[in-house]
Amino acid sequence: MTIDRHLTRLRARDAIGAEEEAAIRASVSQTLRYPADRLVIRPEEELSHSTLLLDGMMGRVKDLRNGQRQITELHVPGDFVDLHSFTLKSLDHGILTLTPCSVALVPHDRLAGITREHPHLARVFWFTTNVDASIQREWTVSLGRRSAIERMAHLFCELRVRLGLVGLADDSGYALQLTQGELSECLGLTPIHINRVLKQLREADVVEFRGGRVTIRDWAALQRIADFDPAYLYLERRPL
Amino acid sequence: MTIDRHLTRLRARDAIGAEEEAAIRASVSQTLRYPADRLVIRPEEELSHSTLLLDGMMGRVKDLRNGQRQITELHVPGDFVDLHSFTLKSLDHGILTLTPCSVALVPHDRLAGITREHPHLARVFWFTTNVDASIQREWTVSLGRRSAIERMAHLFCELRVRLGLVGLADDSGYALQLTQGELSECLGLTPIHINRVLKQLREADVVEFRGGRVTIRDWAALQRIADFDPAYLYLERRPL
DNA sequence: CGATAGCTTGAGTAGATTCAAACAGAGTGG
DNA sequence: CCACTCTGTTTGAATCTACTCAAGCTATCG
Repeated sequence: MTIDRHLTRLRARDAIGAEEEAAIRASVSQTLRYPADRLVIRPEEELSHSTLLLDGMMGRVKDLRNGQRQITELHVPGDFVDLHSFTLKSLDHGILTLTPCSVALVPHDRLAGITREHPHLARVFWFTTNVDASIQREWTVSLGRRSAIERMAHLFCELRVRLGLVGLADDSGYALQLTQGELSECLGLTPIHINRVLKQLREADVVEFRGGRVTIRDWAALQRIADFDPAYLYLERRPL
Repeated sequence: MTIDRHLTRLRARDAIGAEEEAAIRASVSQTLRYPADRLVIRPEEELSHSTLLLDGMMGRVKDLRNGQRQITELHVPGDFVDLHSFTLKSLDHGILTLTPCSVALVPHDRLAGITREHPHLARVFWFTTNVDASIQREWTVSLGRRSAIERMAHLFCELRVRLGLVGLADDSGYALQLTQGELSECLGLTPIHINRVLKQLREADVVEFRGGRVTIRDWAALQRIADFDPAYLYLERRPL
Protein backbone atom coordinates (compact mmCIF):
# COMPACT_ATOMS: atom_id res chain seq x y z
CA MET A 1 0.00 0.00 0.00
CA THR A 2 1.44 3.33 -1.02
CA ILE A 3 0.33 6.90 -1.12
CA ASP A 4 -0.34 6.67 -4.85
CA ARG A 5 -4.04 6.87 -4.19
CA HIS A 6 -3.60 10.14 -2.37
CA LEU A 7 -1.71 11.54 -5.34
CA THR A 8 -4.38 10.24 -7.70
CA ARG A 9 -7.00 12.02 -5.67
CA LEU A 10 -5.06 15.29 -5.57
CA ARG A 11 -4.37 15.11 -9.30
CA ALA A 12 -8.06 14.69 -10.04
CA ARG A 13 -8.36 18.35 -9.05
CA ASP A 14 -5.04 20.00 -9.85
CA ALA A 15 -1.63 19.30 -11.32
CA ILE A 16 0.97 18.13 -8.81
CA GLY A 17 4.57 18.57 -9.97
CA ALA A 18 7.38 16.05 -9.53
CA GLU A 19 9.04 18.08 -6.78
CA GLU A 20 5.75 18.44 -4.97
CA GLU A 21 5.15 14.72 -5.28
CA ALA A 22 8.59 14.06 -3.83
CA ALA A 23 7.88 16.41 -0.93
CA ILE A 24 4.64 14.61 -0.17
CA ARG A 25 6.31 11.20 -0.32
CA ALA A 26 9.12 12.40 1.92
CA SER A 27 6.71 13.76 4.49
CA VAL A 28 5.62 10.32 5.66
CA SER A 29 7.37 9.34 8.87
CA GLN A 30 5.94 5.83 9.14
CA THR A 31 3.18 3.55 7.97
CA LEU A 32 0.97 1.53 10.29
CA ARG A 33 -1.73 -1.10 10.22
CA TYR A 34 -4.77 -0.95 12.48
CA PRO A 35 -7.44 -3.57 13.10
CA ALA A 36 -11.09 -2.75 12.49
CA ASP A 37 -13.06 -0.82 15.08
CA ARG A 38 -10.09 0.91 16.67
CA LEU A 39 -10.42 4.48 17.93
CA VAL A 40 -7.24 5.78 16.37
CA ILE A 41 -7.59 9.36 17.53
CA ARG A 42 -9.41 10.37 20.67
CA PRO A 43 -11.31 13.64 20.95
CA GLU A 44 -9.31 16.45 22.63
CA GLU A 45 -6.08 14.46 22.32
CA GLU A 46 -3.07 16.66 21.52
CA LEU A 47 -1.82 15.76 18.04
CA SER A 48 1.56 16.17 16.40
CA HIS A 49 0.89 14.32 13.16
CA SER A 50 -1.81 13.85 10.56
CA THR A 51 -3.05 10.53 9.18
CA LEU A 52 -3.20 9.62 5.52
CA LEU A 53 -5.49 6.67 4.82
CA LEU A 54 -3.83 4.21 2.44
CA ASP A 55 -6.25 1.33 2.59
CA GLY A 56 -9.49 0.54 4.39
CA MET A 57 -12.24 2.76 5.64
CA MET A 58 -12.25 5.19 8.56
CA GLY A 59 -14.87 7.47 10.03
CA ARG A 60 -15.12 10.62 12.09
CA VAL A 61 -17.32 9.95 15.11
CA LYS A 62 -18.93 12.10 17.75
CA ASP A 63 -20.34 10.52 20.89
CA LEU A 64 -23.24 12.01 22.82
CA ARG A 65 -23.65 11.88 26.56
CA ASN A 66 -26.71 9.65 26.19
CA GLY A 67 -24.63 6.95 24.50
CA GLN A 68 -25.73 7.68 20.95
CA ARG A 69 -23.11 8.13 18.27
CA GLN A 70 -22.98 10.01 14.99
CA ILE A 71 -20.50 9.25 12.23
CA THR A 72 -20.04 12.63 10.56
CA GLU A 73 -17.89 11.60 7.62
CA LEU A 74 -16.53 8.45 6.01
CA HIS A 75 -12.99 8.30 4.71
CA VAL A 76 -11.81 6.27 1.76
CA PRO A 77 -8.27 5.35 0.67
CA GLY A 78 -6.34 8.43 -0.43
CA ASP A 79 -8.05 10.71 2.09
CA PHE A 80 -6.02 12.86 4.45
CA VAL A 81 -8.22 11.86 7.34
CA ASP A 82 -7.27 14.46 9.90
CA LEU A 83 -5.38 17.08 7.95
CA HIS A 84 -7.45 19.64 9.84
CA SER A 85 -5.61 18.66 13.02
CA PHE A 86 -2.61 20.50 11.55
CA THR A 87 -4.28 23.80 12.41
CA LEU A 88 -6.71 22.64 15.11
CA LYS A 89 -4.06 20.78 17.19
CA SER A 90 -6.73 18.56 18.73
CA LEU A 91 -10.05 17.40 17.38
CA ASP A 92 -13.62 17.79 18.55
CA HIS A 93 -14.34 14.26 17.31
CA GLY A 94 -12.76 10.82 17.26
CA ILE A 95 -11.28 8.97 14.29
CA LEU A 96 -12.27 5.34 14.05
CA THR A 97 -11.24 2.48 11.79
CA LEU A 98 -14.29 0.78 10.32
CA THR A 99 -12.28 -1.94 8.59
CA PRO A 100 -8.66 -3.03 8.97
CA CYS A 101 -6.65 -0.06 7.72
CA SER A 102 -3.20 0.93 6.67
CA VAL A 103 -2.21 4.50 7.19
CA ALA A 104 0.76 6.78 6.72
CA LEU A 105 1.65 9.25 9.43
CA VAL A 106 2.78 12.75 8.48
CA PRO A 107 4.29 14.82 11.31
CA HIS A 108 2.92 18.32 11.63
CA ASP A 109 6.38 19.86 11.50
CA ARG A 110 6.93 18.28 8.09
CA LEU A 111 3.58 19.64 6.96
CA ALA A 112 4.74 23.04 8.15
CA GLY A 113 7.87 22.61 6.05
CA ILE A 114 5.85 21.66 2.98
CA THR A 115 3.52 24.61 3.30
CA ARG A 116 6.51 26.92 3.72
CA GLU A 117 8.47 25.61 0.75
CA HIS A 118 5.59 24.69 -1.54
CA PRO A 119 2.94 27.42 -1.30
CA HIS A 120 0.96 25.73 -4.03
CA LEU A 121 0.74 22.54 -2.00
CA ALA A 122 -0.32 24.60 1.00
CA ARG A 123 -3.26 25.79 -1.06
CA VAL A 124 -4.00 22.27 -2.26
CA PHE A 125 -4.07 21.01 1.33
CA TRP A 126 -6.28 23.90 2.43
CA PHE A 127 -8.54 23.10 -0.50
CA THR A 128 -8.67 19.49 0.65
CA THR A 129 -9.96 20.40 4.10
CA ASN A 130 -12.54 22.66 2.45
CA VAL A 131 -13.79 19.78 0.32
CA ASP A 132 -14.12 17.72 3.49
CA ALA A 133 -16.22 20.54 4.89
CA SER A 134 -18.33 20.50 1.76
CA ILE A 135 -19.00 16.78 2.14
CA GLN A 136 -19.93 17.43 5.73
CA ARG A 137 -22.33 20.14 4.57
CA GLU A 138 -24.03 17.73 2.19
CA TRP A 139 -24.46 15.26 5.03
CA THR A 140 -26.06 18.04 7.06
CA VAL A 141 -28.54 18.54 4.21
CA SER A 142 -29.23 14.80 4.08
CA LEU A 143 -29.90 14.57 7.79
CA GLY A 144 -31.96 17.72 7.83
CA ARG A 145 -34.10 17.36 4.75
CA ARG A 146 -33.92 13.92 3.15
CA SER A 147 -36.01 10.88 4.02
CA ALA A 148 -34.42 7.64 5.12
CA ILE A 149 -34.40 6.11 1.64
CA GLU A 150 -33.06 9.31 0.09
CA ARG A 151 -30.23 9.46 2.62
CA MET A 152 -29.29 5.86 2.01
CA ALA A 153 -29.31 6.38 -1.77
CA HIS A 154 -27.29 9.58 -1.42
CA LEU A 155 -24.59 7.89 0.62
CA PHE A 156 -24.32 5.07 -1.92
CA CYS A 157 -23.96 7.67 -4.70
CA GLU A 158 -21.31 9.61 -2.82
CA LEU A 159 -19.24 6.52 -2.13
CA ARG A 160 -19.57 5.38 -5.75
CA VAL A 161 -17.97 8.64 -6.88
CA ARG A 162 -15.37 9.02 -4.14
CA LEU A 163 -14.23 5.40 -4.37
CA GLY A 164 -14.30 5.63 -8.16
CA LEU A 165 -11.79 8.46 -8.02
CA VAL A 166 -9.17 6.10 -6.62
CA GLY A 167 -10.16 3.11 -8.73
CA LEU A 168 -12.11 1.29 -6.03
CA ALA A 169 -15.57 1.50 -7.62
CA ASP A 170 -17.09 1.16 -11.05
CA ASP A 171 -20.57 1.20 -12.54
CA SER A 172 -21.31 -2.25 -11.19
CA GLY A 173 -20.61 -1.25 -7.59
CA TYR A 174 -17.93 -1.42 -4.91
CA ALA A 175 -16.79 -3.16 -1.76
CA LEU A 176 -18.20 -1.66 1.43
CA GLN A 177 -17.34 -3.45 4.64
CA LEU A 178 -19.79 -1.70 6.94
CA THR A 179 -22.50 -3.17 9.12
CA GLN A 180 -26.06 -1.92 8.97
CA GLY A 181 -25.47 -0.55 12.45
CA GLU A 182 -22.60 1.59 11.18
CA LEU A 183 -24.67 2.81 8.27
CA SER A 184 -27.35 3.82 10.76
CA GLU A 185 -24.76 5.88 12.65
CA CYS A 186 -23.88 7.70 9.44
CA LEU A 187 -27.47 8.43 8.49
CA GLY A 188 -29.05 9.26 11.84
CA LEU A 189 -31.40 6.29 11.75
CA THR A 190 -31.83 3.03 13.68
CA PRO A 191 -30.22 -0.17 12.39
CA ILE A 192 -33.67 -1.68 12.06
CA HIS A 193 -34.86 1.09 9.81
CA ILE A 194 -31.71 0.82 7.72
CA ASN A 195 -32.57 -2.80 7.19
CA ARG A 196 -36.04 -1.93 5.92
CA VAL A 197 -34.75 0.78 3.63
CA LEU A 198 -32.15 -1.57 2.17
CA LYS A 199 -34.91 -4.07 1.51
CA GLN A 200 -36.93 -1.42 -0.32
CA LEU A 201 -33.97 -0.46 -2.51
CA ARG A 202 -33.18 -4.09 -3.20
CA GLU A 203 -36.76 -5.00 -4.13
CA ALA A 204 -37.00 -1.95 -6.40
CA ASP A 205 -33.92 -3.28 -8.24
CA VAL A 206 -32.01 -0.06 -7.61
CA VAL A 207 -29.14 -1.15 -5.43
CA GLU A 208 -28.24 -4.14 -3.32
CA PHE A 209 -26.06 -4.13 -0.22
CA ARG A 210 -25.07 -7.57 0.86
CA GLY A 211 -21.96 -9.44 1.85
CA GLY A 212 -19.80 -6.34 2.12
CA ARG A 213 -20.58 -5.17 -1.38
CA VAL A 214 -22.77 -2.49 -2.92
CA THR A 215 -24.14 -3.71 -6.23
CA ILE A 216 -25.61 -0.94 -8.33
CA ARG A 217 -28.46 -2.20 -10.48
CA ASP A 218 -29.83 1.13 -11.69
CA TRP A 219 -27.45 4.05 -11.32
CA ALA A 220 -29.83 6.57 -12.86
CA ALA A 221 -32.63 5.60 -10.49
CA LEU A 222 -30.25 5.70 -7.53
CA GLN A 223 -29.19 9.25 -8.35
CA ARG A 224 -32.79 10.27 -8.92
CA ILE A 225 -33.92 8.94 -5.55
CA ALA A 226 -30.96 10.63 -3.84
CA ASP A 227 -31.32 13.96 -5.67
CA PHE A 228 -27.57 13.50 -6.18
CA ASP A 229 -25.46 16.27 -7.68
CA PRO A 230 -21.71 15.61 -7.42
CA ALA A 231 -20.84 19.34 -7.58
CA TYR A 232 -20.16 19.36 -3.84
CA LEU A 233 -17.24 16.97 -4.36
CA TYR A 234 -15.37 19.56 -6.45
CA LEU A 235 -14.10 17.14 -9.04
CA GLU A 236 -13.31 19.50 -11.89
CA ARG A 237 -9.68 20.37 -12.43
CA ARG A 238 -9.16 23.95 -11.34
CA PRO A 239 -5.57 25.07 -10.86
CA LEU A 240 -5.06 26.84 -7.54
CA MET B 1 -19.19 49.24 11.17
CA THR B 2 -15.59 48.17 11.00
CA ILE B 3 -13.68 44.96 10.91
CA ASP B 4 -12.84 45.27 14.61
CA ARG B 5 -15.18 42.41 15.36
CA HIS B 6 -13.26 40.17 12.99
CA LEU B 7 -10.02 41.03 14.75
CA THR B 8 -11.67 40.43 18.12
CA ARG B 9 -12.72 37.02 16.96
CA LEU B 10 -9.28 36.13 15.59
CA ARG B 11 -7.59 37.37 18.77
CA ALA B 12 -9.81 35.18 20.90
CA ARG B 13 -7.79 32.28 19.49
CA ASP B 14 -4.32 33.64 18.70
CA ALA B 15 -2.24 36.78 18.86
CA ILE B 16 -2.45 39.01 15.79
CA GLY B 17 0.45 41.44 15.41
CA ALA B 18 0.18 45.08 14.37
CA GLU B 19 1.57 44.39 10.91
CA GLU B 20 -0.82 41.53 10.45
CA GLU B 21 -3.70 43.71 11.57
CA ALA B 22 -2.66 46.35 9.07
CA ALA B 23 -2.52 43.74 6.30
CA ILE B 24 -6.01 42.56 7.13
CA ARG B 25 -7.38 46.09 7.21
CA ALA B 26 -5.69 46.90 3.91
CA SER B 27 -7.14 43.82 2.24
CA VAL B 28 -10.67 45.21 2.17
CA SER B 29 -11.53 46.59 -1.26
CA GLN B 30 -14.96 47.94 -0.37
CA THR B 31 -17.78 47.75 2.12
CA LEU B 32 -21.41 47.19 1.16
CA ARG B 33 -24.85 47.09 2.70
CA TYR B 34 -27.40 44.47 1.75
CA PRO B 35 -31.11 44.27 2.64
CA ALA B 36 -32.49 41.24 4.43
CA ASP B 37 -33.27 38.08 2.50
CA ARG B 38 -30.86 38.72 -0.36
CA LEU B 39 -29.01 35.82 -1.97
CA VAL B 40 -25.59 37.44 -1.97
CA ILE B 41 -23.71 34.54 -3.50
CA ARG B 42 -25.27 32.06 -5.83
CA PRO B 43 -24.20 28.40 -5.92
CA GLU B 44 -21.65 27.61 -8.65
CA GLU B 45 -21.01 31.31 -9.28
CA GLU B 46 -17.34 32.08 -10.07
CA LEU B 47 -15.93 34.16 -7.20
CA SER B 48 -12.98 36.53 -7.06
CA HIS B 49 -13.47 37.89 -3.55
CA SER B 50 -14.46 36.72 -0.08
CA THR B 51 -17.02 38.35 2.19
CA LEU B 52 -16.38 39.49 5.75
CA LEU B 53 -19.57 40.00 7.74
CA LEU B 54 -19.43 43.26 9.70
CA ASP B 55 -22.97 43.51 10.95
CA GLY B 56 -26.15 41.46 10.66
CA MET B 57 -26.68 37.77 10.19
CA MET B 58 -26.08 35.61 7.13
CA GLY B 59 -26.58 31.95 6.38
CA ARG B 60 -25.28 29.25 4.09
CA VAL B 61 -28.20 27.66 2.27
CA LYS B 62 -28.64 24.59 0.12
CA ASP B 63 -31.79 24.16 -1.94
CA LEU B 64 -33.19 20.78 -2.85
CA ARG B 65 -34.94 19.95 -6.07
CA ASN B 66 -38.21 19.35 -4.23
CA GLY B 67 -38.25 22.95 -3.01
CA GLN B 68 -37.03 22.28 0.51
CA ARG B 69 -34.14 24.26 1.89
CA GLN B 70 -31.48 23.62 4.52
CA ILE B 71 -29.51 26.36 6.23
CA THR B 72 -26.22 24.66 7.01
CA GLU B 73 -24.55 27.38 9.05
CA LEU B 74 -25.36 30.76 10.53
CA HIS B 75 -22.86 33.60 10.39
CA VAL B 76 -22.47 36.32 12.98
CA PRO B 77 -20.60 39.64 12.80
CA GLY B 78 -16.86 39.09 12.54
CA ASP B 79 -17.21 35.88 10.51
CA PHE B 80 -15.35 35.45 7.24
CA VAL B 81 -18.48 34.09 5.60
CA ASP B 82 -17.02 32.55 2.48
CA LEU B 83 -13.32 32.41 3.11
CA HIS B 84 -13.46 28.88 1.74
CA SER B 85 -14.25 30.32 -1.70
CA PHE B 86 -10.59 31.40 -1.78
CA THR B 87 -9.59 27.82 -2.48
CA LEU B 88 -12.88 26.46 -3.84
CA LYS B 89 -13.39 29.26 -6.42
CA SER B 90 -17.13 28.63 -6.45
CA LEU B 91 -19.45 27.32 -3.78
CA ASP B 92 -21.74 24.33 -3.57
CA HIS B 93 -24.20 26.45 -1.56
CA GLY B 94 -25.68 29.93 -1.54
CA ILE B 95 -24.97 32.75 0.91
CA LEU B 96 -28.06 34.58 2.11
CA THR B 97 -28.59 37.65 4.27
CA LEU B 98 -31.08 36.89 7.03
CA THR B 99 -31.15 40.47 8.32
CA PRO B 100 -29.90 43.72 6.76
CA CYS B 101 -26.13 43.31 6.66
CA SER B 102 -22.97 45.26 6.14
CA VAL B 103 -20.04 43.40 4.70
CA ALA B 104 -16.47 44.03 3.63
CA LEU B 105 -15.21 42.51 0.41
CA VAL B 106 -11.70 41.07 0.26
CA PRO B 107 -10.40 40.25 -3.23
CA HIS B 108 -8.86 36.81 -3.58
CA ASP B 109 -5.66 38.23 -5.03
CA ARG B 110 -5.15 40.27 -1.87
CA LEU B 111 -5.77 37.14 0.19
CA ALA B 112 -3.12 35.46 -1.90
CA GLY B 113 -0.78 38.31 -1.08
CA ILE B 114 -1.48 38.06 2.64
CA THR B 115 -0.91 34.32 2.72
CA ARG B 116 2.36 34.79 0.83
CA GLU B 117 3.72 37.56 3.02
CA HIS B 118 2.23 36.54 6.34
CA PRO B 119 2.48 32.76 6.66
CA HIS B 120 1.12 32.95 10.18
CA LEU B 121 -2.04 34.66 8.94
CA ALA B 122 -2.34 32.00 6.28
CA ARG B 123 -2.49 29.43 9.06
CA VAL B 124 -4.97 31.53 11.02
CA PHE B 125 -7.26 31.73 7.99
CA TRP B 126 -6.94 28.03 7.33
CA PHE B 127 -7.74 27.44 11.00
CA THR B 128 -10.82 29.64 10.59
CA THR B 129 -12.25 27.53 7.78
CA ASN B 130 -11.56 24.44 9.88
CA VAL B 131 -13.55 25.88 12.77
CA ASP B 132 -16.40 26.53 10.35
CA ALA B 133 -16.20 22.88 9.39
CA SER B 134 -16.29 21.92 13.06
CA ILE B 135 -19.46 23.95 13.59
CA GLN B 136 -20.91 22.23 10.55
CA ARG B 137 -19.99 18.87 12.08
CA GLU B 138 -21.79 19.72 15.28
CA TRP B 139 -24.90 20.64 13.27
CA THR B 140 -24.65 17.25 11.57
CA VAL B 141 -24.70 15.64 15.00
CA SER B 142 -27.71 17.73 16.03
CA LEU B 143 -29.68 16.80 12.94
CA GLY B 144 -28.68 13.16 13.15
CA ARG B 145 -29.05 12.41 16.83
CA ARG B 146 -30.77 15.16 18.79
CA SER B 147 -34.50 15.62 19.31
CA ALA B 148 -36.27 18.80 18.26
CA ILE B 149 -36.02 20.44 21.67
CA GLU B 150 -32.37 19.46 22.04
CA ARG B 151 -31.53 20.93 18.62
CA MET B 152 -33.29 24.16 19.44
CA ALA B 153 -31.52 24.44 22.79
CA HIS B 154 -28.17 23.61 21.18
CA LEU B 155 -28.53 26.34 18.58
CA PHE B 156 -29.39 28.88 21.26
CA CYS B 157 -26.29 27.83 23.21
CA GLU B 158 -24.05 28.05 20.17
CA LEU B 159 -25.26 31.52 19.29
CA ARG B 160 -24.90 32.68 22.90
CA VAL B 161 -21.21 31.77 22.78
CA ARG B 162 -20.44 32.91 19.24
CA LEU B 163 -22.22 36.24 19.62
CA GLY B 164 -20.69 36.65 23.08
CA LEU B 165 -17.23 36.46 21.51
CA VAL B 166 -17.85 39.70 19.66
CA GLY B 167 -19.78 41.39 22.44
CA LEU B 168 -23.25 40.82 21.02
CA ALA B 169 -24.59 38.49 23.73
CA ASP B 170 -24.42 38.23 27.49
CA ASP B 171 -25.91 36.00 30.17
CA SER B 172 -29.30 37.63 29.77
CA GLY B 173 -29.55 36.81 26.06
CA TYR B 174 -29.07 38.39 22.65
CA ALA B 175 -30.81 39.85 19.65
CA LEU B 176 -31.79 37.28 17.03
CA GLN B 177 -33.77 38.59 14.08
CA LEU B 178 -34.85 35.25 12.64
CA THR B 179 -38.33 33.96 11.92
CA GLN B 180 -39.50 30.62 13.19
CA GLY B 181 -39.50 29.53 9.56
CA GLU B 182 -35.79 30.30 9.26
CA LEU B 183 -35.06 28.48 12.50
CA SER B 184 -36.88 25.48 11.06
CA GLU B 185 -34.60 25.59 8.01
CA CYS B 186 -31.58 25.49 10.31
CA LEU B 187 -32.84 22.60 12.41
CA GLY B 188 -34.45 20.37 9.80
CA LEU B 189 -37.93 20.74 11.28
CA THR B 190 -41.22 22.36 10.23
CA PRO B 191 -42.04 25.90 11.34
CA ILE B 192 -45.05 24.51 13.20
CA HIS B 193 -42.95 22.18 15.26
CA ILE B 194 -40.45 24.95 16.00
CA ASN B 195 -43.35 26.90 17.42
CA ARG B 196 -44.34 24.06 19.72
CA VAL B 197 -40.77 23.51 20.88
CA LEU B 198 -40.33 27.21 21.63
CA LYS B 199 -43.49 27.09 23.67
CA GLN B 200 -42.12 24.16 25.67
CA LEU B 201 -38.86 25.95 26.39
CA ARG B 202 -40.70 29.13 27.32
CA GLU B 203 -43.12 27.37 29.66
CA ALA B 204 -40.26 25.51 31.31
CA ASP B 205 -38.66 28.90 32.03
CA VAL B 206 -35.47 27.93 30.21
CA VAL B 207 -35.35 30.35 27.31
CA GLU B 208 -37.74 32.68 25.56
CA PHE B 209 -37.61 33.68 21.91
CA ARG B 210 -39.86 36.59 21.14
CA GLY B 211 -39.70 39.89 19.36
CA GLY B 212 -36.32 39.23 17.76
CA ARG B 213 -34.63 38.50 21.05
CA VAL B 214 -33.47 35.35 22.83
CA THR B 215 -33.90 35.78 26.58
CA ILE B 216 -32.02 33.18 28.58
CA ARG B 217 -33.79 32.41 31.83
CA ASP B 218 -31.78 29.35 32.89
CA TRP B 219 -28.43 28.96 31.18
CA ALA B 220 -27.48 25.80 33.05
CA ALA B 221 -30.74 24.09 32.12
CA LEU B 222 -30.38 25.21 28.51
CA GLN B 223 -26.93 23.66 28.26
CA ARG B 224 -28.13 20.51 29.97
CA ILE B 225 -31.02 20.06 27.55
CA ALA B 226 -28.71 20.70 24.60
CA ASP B 227 -25.87 18.46 25.82
CA PHE B 228 -23.78 21.52 24.95
CA ASP B 229 -19.98 21.36 25.06
CA PRO B 230 -18.31 24.42 23.50
CA ALA B 231 -15.09 22.52 22.71
CA TYR B 232 -16.08 22.36 19.03
CA LEU B 233 -15.85 26.15 18.81
CA TYR B 234 -12.10 26.05 19.57
CA LEU B 235 -12.08 29.05 21.86
CA GLU B 236 -8.86 28.47 23.76
CA ARG B 237 -5.87 30.52 22.74
CA ARG B 238 -3.42 28.28 20.97
CA PRO B 239 -0.70 29.97 18.98
CA LEU B 240 -0.37 28.57 15.47
C1' DC C 1 -21.26 -27.27 19.49
C1' DG C 2 -22.74 -23.17 21.92
C1' DA C 3 -21.77 -18.28 21.84
C1' DT C 4 -21.82 -14.07 19.58
C1' DA C 5 -22.56 -10.52 16.12
C1' DG C 6 -25.31 -9.09 12.69
C1' DC C 7 -29.56 -9.45 9.86
C1' DT C 8 -34.63 -9.77 9.37
C1' DT C 9 -39.49 -9.29 10.36
C1' DG C 10 -43.70 -8.10 13.18
C1' DA C 11 -46.45 -5.22 16.30
C1' DG C 12 -47.24 -1.22 18.79
C1' DT C 13 -45.69 3.61 19.75
C1' DA C 14 -44.06 8.29 19.47
C1' DG C 15 -42.21 12.40 17.64
C1' DA C 16 -42.75 15.27 13.97
C1' DT C 17 -45.49 16.23 9.82
C1' DT C 18 -49.49 17.72 7.14
C1' DC C 19 -53.66 20.03 6.74
C1' DA C 20 -56.61 23.52 8.45
C1' DA C 21 -57.94 27.59 10.67
C1' DA C 22 -57.58 31.56 13.51
C1' DC C 23 -54.94 35.39 15.33
C1' DA C 24 -51.48 39.38 15.79
C1' DG C 25 -48.84 43.10 13.99
C1' DA C 26 -46.85 46.04 10.39
C1' DG C 27 -47.41 48.43 6.35
C1' DT C 28 -50.46 50.26 2.43
C1' DG C 29 -53.95 52.59 0.07
C1' DG C 30 -58.46 54.60 -0.26
C1' DC D 1 -58.56 56.51 10.09
C1' DC D 2 -60.18 52.23 8.82
C1' DA D 3 -60.26 48.36 5.83
C1' DC D 4 -57.08 45.34 3.58
C1' DT D 5 -53.12 42.64 2.82
C1' DC D 6 -49.15 40.25 3.98
C1' DT D 7 -46.11 37.88 6.88
C1' DG D 8 -45.46 35.38 10.75
C1' DT D 9 -47.30 33.07 14.98
C1' DT D 10 -50.32 29.91 17.42
C1' DT D 11 -53.30 25.94 18.17
C1' DG D 12 -55.96 21.62 17.00
C1' DA D 13 -56.71 17.20 14.64
C1' DA D 14 -55.30 13.53 11.81
C1' DT D 15 -51.52 11.17 9.69
C1' DC D 16 -47.08 9.14 8.85
C1' DT D 17 -42.26 8.15 9.16
C1' DA D 18 -39.16 6.23 11.88
C1' DC D 19 -38.54 4.30 16.62
C1' DT D 20 -38.92 0.81 20.36
C1' DC D 21 -39.53 -3.63 21.89
C1' DA D 22 -39.48 -8.38 20.90
C1' DA D 23 -38.37 -12.51 18.70
C1' DG D 24 -36.35 -15.54 15.39
C1' DC D 25 -32.86 -16.29 11.92
C1' DT D 26 -28.04 -16.80 9.82
C1' DA D 27 -23.23 -17.02 9.71
C1' DT D 28 -18.95 -17.21 11.87
C1' DC D 29 -15.67 -18.52 15.30
C1' DG D 30 -13.36 -20.53 19.21
